[in-house]
This record gives sequence, C-alpha cells and structure tokens, in this order.
Amino acid sequence: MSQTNPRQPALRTTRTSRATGRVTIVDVARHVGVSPMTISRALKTPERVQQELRIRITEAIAALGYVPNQAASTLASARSQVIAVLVPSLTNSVFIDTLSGIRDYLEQQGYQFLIGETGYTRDKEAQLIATYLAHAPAGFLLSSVAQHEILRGLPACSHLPAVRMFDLGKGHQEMSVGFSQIKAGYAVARHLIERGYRRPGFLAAQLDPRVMKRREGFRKGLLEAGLDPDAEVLLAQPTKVEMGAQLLRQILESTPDCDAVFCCNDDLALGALFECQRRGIDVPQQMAIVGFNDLSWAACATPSITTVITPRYEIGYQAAQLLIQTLKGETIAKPRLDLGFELAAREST
Amino acid sequence: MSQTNPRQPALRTTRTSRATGRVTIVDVARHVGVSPMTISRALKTPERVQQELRIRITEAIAALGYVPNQAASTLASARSQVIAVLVPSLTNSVFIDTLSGIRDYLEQQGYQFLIGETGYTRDKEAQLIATYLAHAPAGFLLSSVAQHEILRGLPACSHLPAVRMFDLGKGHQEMSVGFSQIKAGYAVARHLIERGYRRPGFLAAQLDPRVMKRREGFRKGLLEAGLDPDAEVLLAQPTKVEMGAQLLRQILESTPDCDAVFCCNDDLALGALFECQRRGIDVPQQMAIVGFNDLSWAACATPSITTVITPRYEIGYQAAQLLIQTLKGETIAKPRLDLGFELAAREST
DNA sequence: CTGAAAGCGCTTACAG
DNA sequence: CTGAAAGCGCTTACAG
Repeated sequence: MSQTNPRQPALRTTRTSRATGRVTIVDVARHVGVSPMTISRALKTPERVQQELRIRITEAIAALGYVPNQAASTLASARSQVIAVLVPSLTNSVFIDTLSGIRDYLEQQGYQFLIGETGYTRDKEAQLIATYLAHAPAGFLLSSVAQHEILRGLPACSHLPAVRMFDLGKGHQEMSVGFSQIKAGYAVARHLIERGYRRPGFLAAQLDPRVMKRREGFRKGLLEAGLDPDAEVLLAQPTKVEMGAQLLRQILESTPDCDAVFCCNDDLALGALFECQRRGIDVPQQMAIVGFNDLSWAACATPSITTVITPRYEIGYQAAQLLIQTLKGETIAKPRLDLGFELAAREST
Repeated sequence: MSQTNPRQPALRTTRTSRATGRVTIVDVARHVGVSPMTISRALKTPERVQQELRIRITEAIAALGYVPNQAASTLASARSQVIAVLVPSLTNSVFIDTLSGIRDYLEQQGYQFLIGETGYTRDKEAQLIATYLAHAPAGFLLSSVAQHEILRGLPACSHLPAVRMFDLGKGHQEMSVGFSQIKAGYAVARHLIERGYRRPGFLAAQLDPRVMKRREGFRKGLLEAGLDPDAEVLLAQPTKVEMGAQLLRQILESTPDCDAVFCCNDDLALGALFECQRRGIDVPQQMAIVGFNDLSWAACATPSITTVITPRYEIGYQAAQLLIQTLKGETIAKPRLDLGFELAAREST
C-alpha cells in the first residue's frame, strides 16, 4: 500500500481483484490524457470544457465504447435519473397513452422511468412506494390522492417532488395535471338532457375516486334538471368490455324505462353497445350510450359512440415536464394544470 | 486526517460534507452493535446470520426506517436488480398482458424492470439498448430478432442473458418463449377452409416479422387447399381499430367475391366488423371475420369474433422466469418454450 | 478551464 | 458465524 510506483505489479493485482472489465471514465481519461474529472465535466456540463478537448473526449468515448455507469453516478451525486410512475392499472389503455406522454418527455430529457401498477389498493401503493425508494428516484408521478398521502407520510421522501395526474389538486401545495372529473360527468348529463333523454342511468365498475367524481357531476346535472339520479349500477370489480354487457342487462332489469346510459369508460360502452345489438335494442332510438375517454373504437363503432375526449397523452407529457422543471429548480408558474376535456357528440346519443 | 478520536468535530464535519441524510447500513450496524457486513448478510443471505442477531437487525431496520441504496449495491456488486424489457408498442394491448406476466414474476423475485418501446424500428431498438446498458441491467427480455442481433453485436453485453418473446428461436443458442406464428396462421386457414369459405383474404397493418409469419402460414394453408392466397391488403402504418374498417373497404374493392377475412389482430377485426355492420354486410353469412389474440371484446362482440387465443401473460411470466433462472446459474432444461395457441371458433365464421 | 483528494453506501474477498 | 480492509465508478467540493 505504501508503494507509489504506478507500474508496480502488486498494485495492478489489487486493482484487478474486483475489476468488472467495463470501460470506465478513468480509461477514457487515460486515453485522452486528462483527468477523470474533465471527462465527467464533458459529459455533464460540456460548456465548461475547452472545445478542442471536448471533441477529443467525444471521439475517445466512441472509440472505447464507454457507457457511463448510472449506479456510480447515482451513488456519488445522490440523485438518480429515474422517475417512479404509479398507475392504477396497465390493462386499462387509458393509462398507456399517459405513459407514452411521460416517456416522450422523459426520454428527451435523459430520464428513465419505473412503472408501478397499484391495482387500486392502498396497501399495494404503499408497498410500491417503499420499493421504489430504494432506487432513489428523482421524483414521482402519481395518479391518486392516497399515493400523495403515503408519500408525504414517509420522512425519506417528503422532499421528493411529485406530480398528481388525472385530477386536480385542491390548492397550490401539490402539483397536479388533469381535468375536472366532476365537470366531465356534469357535461355528460347536460348533453343527454339536451338531447331529450328523460331516464338516464349510470354504469360503472372499478369504483375508483375519479369514477365516483364523474358520477357526482352526472348526478348533479340530473338533479338540476329535476330528473331522478338513482338509476345506476355500480360494481367494484375490474372493468372489462364484457362487464358493459352485464351492467346493461342489470339496469334494464332494475330500471326498465331507462333510455340512456353513461358508462364510466369506453370499454363498458362497447360492451353495452354489443348487448343492445344482441337484444335488438336500437341505439340510440331505444337506448343512448355515452362512454368516456375516446378510445380508438368509439369513433368507428356502428353507431359511433358519444364519449368524452380526455387529454391522456398531454397529462403524461405535462406532468413529466412539471416534474423535471421542479428538479431543475425552475419556478413553476402553474402548479395546477387544468387541461380540460371535450364531449364528442356522435351517433349513439 | 491523522486525528483518530472519533468524536473529533473536524472529522464529523468532513464526514458530513457530502452526507445525504439517509439512514445507511452503517447506522443500522451501529444501532445493533455489529459490523455493517453483518447487516448486509442479514439482508442478502439471512441463513448465514445467527437467528437472534437477525431478529435484532430486522427490528433495527424497521425502527430506523432503513431503505437499502440500490445504486450502492449495484456499484459494489456490479449487478443490478433491473431487467430491461423491450416491446414494439405499448399502445398495443397485446404487450400489456405480457408486461403483467413479466411484472408478476419479477416482483416476487425482487427485480424491477425498465420498459422500452421500440416502435418497430431498428434504430430505436439500438438506441434503447445503448441507453439501458448504462443502467447495468441484469438481463434483457426482447421481442424481436433484430434486438437479439443488436445486443449480441455489442461487446459490453454479449455476456448478458436475454430471452426472446413471442416467437421461437431457431436452436438452443438463444432462449425463447412463444409459439409458432406460422402454425397459427396455418390453423386459421384450415379453419376457414373447413367451414367452407372459398375466397379468404388477409388484412394486416404494422407489418412486423411476426405478422408476416402468420401470413406465411395462412398462405400455405390456402395453397395446400388449392385456393388463391393473393387476396390481401397490407399496410405498413400502425394498427388501430379504424384501420380495420379501411382494410375491409379496400379488399371489397380489390376482391369483390371475398367471403372471409383473416385480420392480423383483433383491433383490425373489430374495425372490420363495424364496417360490415355499417354497410349491412351480414357476418358471417356474407363475410366471415377472424381476429388474432382474443382481446376482451372478441368474445362478447355481436357476433362474437373467431380468433386465436395467444398465451400473452404466460409468455411474459415464463420469459422472466427463464431469465432469472439463468441469472441464478440454474440449468435451463428447455431454453426454447413453445407455449402454443388455441383457435377459438365463434359466431363470426 | 482543469485536477487531486475524498467520499457516496454498499459488497467482495479474505481472515479468523 | 462475524469483521476489517479495500474497492466498485462516479461526483462533490475545493484549489489552482
């Protein structure tokens, strides 16, 4: 250990005992003839390195096939380039679009992301957050209030930035990107009322808080118009197309004079449409159908399905943007982004 | 620096200069009164730590709220707990089920995964593989031949285990989990022929290698039966429901006597069904429709859609299992897992 | 603009 | 079964 000759064989042996064989920043530095620190700078803050040197470093990196070791970087800087994203469900295509938005923004910023599926349960959410903490994520993109609460309750991550997606936060304390679920439900009620339907029902599965807010807005609209809001069938099970058929059968039994249904998502709407076709119920003459989200089939179904177009991709993109801006220490003008929604009136109503 | 008194303030300052405030393995060790090494063992190989000690350590970890630092672990061991998964598309629900399978297995094994969307282009695949290398993934789960080639071409990861999903490898050199796309296409042809259709067409978008293999099998079946295999419309664009309608219109123009269509996936089949309904073409009397994958709507459409049930979840689960077994150094009995498929004959044929 | 030193929090490889 | 030493490959915090 007291030997100082760099060519000393014993030293080499010692250095090699745990060698991984990977090309490191030290190899690049040696190749160029500068210190490792300069390589690090050329990578992170190129403007602080002489241009001529920068070019030689870039060439050396390519020549040696150097790939930075993220683990070393994360350990040394106590900051990772990983964002933890928590969504209730991957099976639900709704969140896939949001993930695409997140990915597109994070990719261009050099960040990676870890996707956690919470399955709509609080235990699972808490467990996932704990797991992800071990990866020292730079921040969180969440999609429920519960997640926010859990995160803030953990001392280890009370400082980590988080953005809530899909619904809007109360005030400016938490960042959020989404739209008003209540207003969307209300808009659907208004649409049906204006088209003259007098006995609209509500069909829902997977009763997460957002679905319940849509219901709240829908009921409000019906009540305001003097209509009975209690024609509804709610099931806690996971949503799938087939369940739309089942829910339609159920509401037809409990409310035989039901003339329109607001399905809490397009999968259910599709199932309801198929069930109407199967029973020879004419849509929209005998039964109007409204979906939610504008998934790919809504516009091209026969008849085309009236639905609420939601800015899913944008929610992901802008939530990611908000998070990265926060990480960079930029000031956030609007920590609460209402991206709105649009009701697409089609043949099914 | 030569000071040895542990309470020496200057030393504390030095130690604190880059302190992250996180609870580390050293804190836990101090709390229990053992060396950090013992804590590490209690976590990784508990059977090598005295039971009484193990319990005290577990308690200390809970009391202090210790979360292991993955970056440090990865750096020290040169092995991460991250698996890189590359799929062509997230929008396609087909891969979502596979991701669920992957997640379920990896989660129980304590692994995380990074998802990359290759978008069916080779450049993107190469770029993603390079990015993921920086995270020192323990292995790869891939879904195309090109990915395998790229990976094996990079010296940095020629040693990393990889499993190919969806189709089967040639020999035993690479690990693969999937089924024969050619046989599946062939089975669809046989089914249509047996039901008496004489002019079946093939509709496809997103012409990836797997789609082309289905086509190959389908054509083989038609040729064997003495039928003309050239009634087909192929589009390179990404697949979506609406395109099914468009493809049906096109084949009706190019092949007016077409009496059945094999759509390369269920999205296209749904769009084709809607188009038939729109035009008043009776399914299956005037036009039979076959899809692929058995997505949720196929069974409950009106009429229900004949399709090929593919073991998507299982493919993900077993591919992950194969990979982890390899990482653990276990011997792999069957590196090439044919999980098969099943043709579900329904009302649309 | 560039570099020498120290440290991030673990695990490896030995010793005992 | 337990521990002291060294090292993984970067970045921080200073110096110059």
